[in-house]
Amino acid sequence: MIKEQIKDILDKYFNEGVEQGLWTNAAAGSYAVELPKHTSHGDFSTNMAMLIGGREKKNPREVASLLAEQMGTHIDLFSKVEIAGPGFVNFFVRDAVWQSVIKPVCEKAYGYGSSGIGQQKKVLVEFVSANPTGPLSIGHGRQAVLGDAIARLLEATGHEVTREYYYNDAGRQMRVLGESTRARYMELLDLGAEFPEDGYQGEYIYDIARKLISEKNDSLKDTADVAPFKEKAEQEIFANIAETLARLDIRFDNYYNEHSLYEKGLVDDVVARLREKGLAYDHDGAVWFKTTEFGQEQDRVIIKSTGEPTYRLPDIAYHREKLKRGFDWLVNIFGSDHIATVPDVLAGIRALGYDDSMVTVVLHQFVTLTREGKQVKMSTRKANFITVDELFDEVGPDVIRFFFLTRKADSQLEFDLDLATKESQENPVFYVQYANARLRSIQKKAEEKNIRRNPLQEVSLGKLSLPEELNMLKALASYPELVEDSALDLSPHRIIFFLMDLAGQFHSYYNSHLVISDDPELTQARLWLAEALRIVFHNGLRVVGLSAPETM
RNA sequence: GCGCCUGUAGCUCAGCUGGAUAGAGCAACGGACUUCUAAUCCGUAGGUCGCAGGUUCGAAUCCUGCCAGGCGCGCCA
Repeated sequence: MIKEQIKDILDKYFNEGVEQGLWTNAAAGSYAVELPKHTSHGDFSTNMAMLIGGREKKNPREVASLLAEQMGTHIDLFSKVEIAGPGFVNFFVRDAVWQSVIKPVCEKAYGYGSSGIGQQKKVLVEFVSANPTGPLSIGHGRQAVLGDAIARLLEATGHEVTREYYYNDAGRQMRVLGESTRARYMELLDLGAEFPEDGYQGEYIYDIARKLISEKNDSLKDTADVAPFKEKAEQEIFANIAETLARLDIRFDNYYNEHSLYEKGLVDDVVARLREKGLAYDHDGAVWFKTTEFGQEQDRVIIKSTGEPTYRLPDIAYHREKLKRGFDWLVNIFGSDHIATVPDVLAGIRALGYDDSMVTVVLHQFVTLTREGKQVKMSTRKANFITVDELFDEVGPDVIRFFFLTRKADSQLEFDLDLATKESQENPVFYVQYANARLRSIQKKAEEKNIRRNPLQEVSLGKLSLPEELNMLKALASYPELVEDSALDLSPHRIIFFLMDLAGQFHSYYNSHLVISDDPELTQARLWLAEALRIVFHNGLRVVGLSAPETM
């Protein structure tokens, strides 16, 4: 908010300079207000003079001195404005300005950091979308946590969010699942059965078979149809997935079944539309989509010569349907193995007359699993993967969330099983939560001593003059913009790093300064600072789905 | 062969989309609890930002070319 104020003033002087013919508006929109790394360079700086100088062959330092002179007149905001280096203009903000951020933080409380920039835009966040063939793996865990944190950030910034899980229970995978279940069922009944070569070997299939036996005895032994097995397996696995997600405090608004697209004729309709537009044609008994019209190297099959559609077709139909349902923005969280489908889907919706900029795909890289220093290949079919549930037995939901969120989506994530337990004790999530708990503890101590916070307008916030205090106040002031940036960038990891940094500042401060001291005025000011910090820790933790415990 | 992602301290990762002297957490070493929670703090050490060019006032960040790892490139999903 202080940054915005400076930007506004800067814009004003820039435009005045243009009107007065001091420079052209060539640099419009390219200059920025930045946060210098070193305190000796002020609280904010701008590169405007250098950009003007570079474009117009003017001496940047001359432009800078002009600018500095004008900015320096805002004595309510700045204690000092100076020129540095090749032409930076550095702004030193008055302590009182920083101290005053406590007011908005405490007034807005748990709403601090939330905003309306999303303008109630309807966003559909699609994530997990794993077919129900087995428990959620660590890879799914990353996606679940990432998608949920993104959804929360979008909610916090005034978007109307729907969380959706898209699945297909009709394909080959599911038939194999049914056959695997039947084989285990027969095996448990000692009726002998051949286990399908590419069947699902996980222990959970036995569990499902056992349930089937306890419910139906051996009444299914002569059934030729795999449907009852498939349906039971699907139902059990879905229940398990939902439970796992619930343990992570992740809930979906919708489970969207691919099959319903066929039932509603939406898949056929896409083919018809594409044919109408001359973007689909028959060749070798299959139906092809002219993806070459959309910059791809080759056309793609959408209906096989057997008459079955390829995965692309329902995917396109699904995205079109999402847009028809009135969403303004589709955010898809996909694993990197889905890279190839993205251009096809985007081409599809463009072909159908929609703007593909309404779709944003967050591709997250894989989770690689290492055990005793060696990489383990994971496969659902072979059941040699680690499930989110197993992880749960070792560590709690906050550790899991934090672990997955501490990397940006683009990075591969190495999961070291040997460190999992260790992580549970040393995970930095506790470092942040501990800061929150300590702040709460200070407040409880104050209550015990019968010290109440006086109304803010009666408190001398000027007492908060230590560099550590001012730095924390600056962090508090930057929080709302951080939430906006993280949301629009779909980058929850930025919140995590902010929290770790702020926690570091606070713990250090805590160890060398008392909040509750013999100086009543100072105590009042610091209690308000503590409250503002607590609010921001709480909000930051919650906005990415972490808990904010008051005691630890 | 082609496309996308990654390469930063011993390890795991940030680096606010081009800024000034590159950061954090682990791991290592040495210290700090009669004061609001030691799940904490303080200090020491650790770097050719994969390599080589280029763009400009200025590059870990942008462009090109190599090198290495991951994921894809089906009438599989």
